[in-house]
Amino acid sequence: MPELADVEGFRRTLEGASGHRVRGVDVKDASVLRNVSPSGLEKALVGKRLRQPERHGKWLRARTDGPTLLFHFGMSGALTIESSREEPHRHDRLVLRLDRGEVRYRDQRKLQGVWLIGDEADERRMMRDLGPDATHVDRKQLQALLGTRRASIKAVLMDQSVVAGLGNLMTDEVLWRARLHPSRKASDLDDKEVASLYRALRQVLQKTVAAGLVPSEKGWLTEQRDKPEPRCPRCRGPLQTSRVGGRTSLCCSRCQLAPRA
DNA sequence: CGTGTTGTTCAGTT
DNA sequence: TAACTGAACAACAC
Repeated sequence: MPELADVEGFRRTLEGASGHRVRGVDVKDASVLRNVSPSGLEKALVGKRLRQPERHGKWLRARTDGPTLLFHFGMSGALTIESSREEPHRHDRLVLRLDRGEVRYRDQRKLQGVWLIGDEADERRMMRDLGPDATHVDRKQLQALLGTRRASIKAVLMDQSVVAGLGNLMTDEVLWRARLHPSRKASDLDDKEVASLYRALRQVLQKTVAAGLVPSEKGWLTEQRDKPEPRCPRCRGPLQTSRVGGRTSLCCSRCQLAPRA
């Protein structure tokens, strides 16, 4: 689930607990802790007050008046704040007990995890290979970013070192709206196509960030994704499934013209 | 028992 | 060198 929009949703959830103090740390599955032991995490966080959390791409930084906790959600992670009376979830891996309620980091597949950031240098090291957050990229920047890349436009948009935050679903959605085939070479796009891509990117970001998730709703590609015979919400033509940039891509062969082979 | 999954990393290749 | 590609990772659901 987690792409930029989803992580933004988690950030807002956590923001709701800003100012609250961490009263206890329950490590339910130590394998999600990537650079700290359960007792080390407890020592670092108990008694600390949560501050405004920040998001960059798909990373979430939980600031405190002490150290910062860095979350990544892989393909199946989530963050909730619930009452301690709520039934624990089977895949809860880490719980921060607060004055009221608790933060629950949940992840079925554990492809990523949680890091404790000691200092600024630590943090820079962790984030060093990330491009600008997708919400902060302007059209000129996007054009410059794409101009030198010979990989497919889809692979380039999903490359976190180029632009941070876009995953498989958001990228397919953007390309579909811009009527660009995912296999097109990034550097082959002309000015008009980049402008169209940028417009679609802004639209998708605006809508998904506002929702705090990638919606599966009418008029979106996401809504068609799991159907046995997905159809283009625009022209009603059949949608095609292919493999681009190592991932399953959905696109409309009528609206999104394939590159000449 | 295969196949597939919204992400990242790493080894190997262009 | 840098950019690029595909397999591997974990834990399921179907």
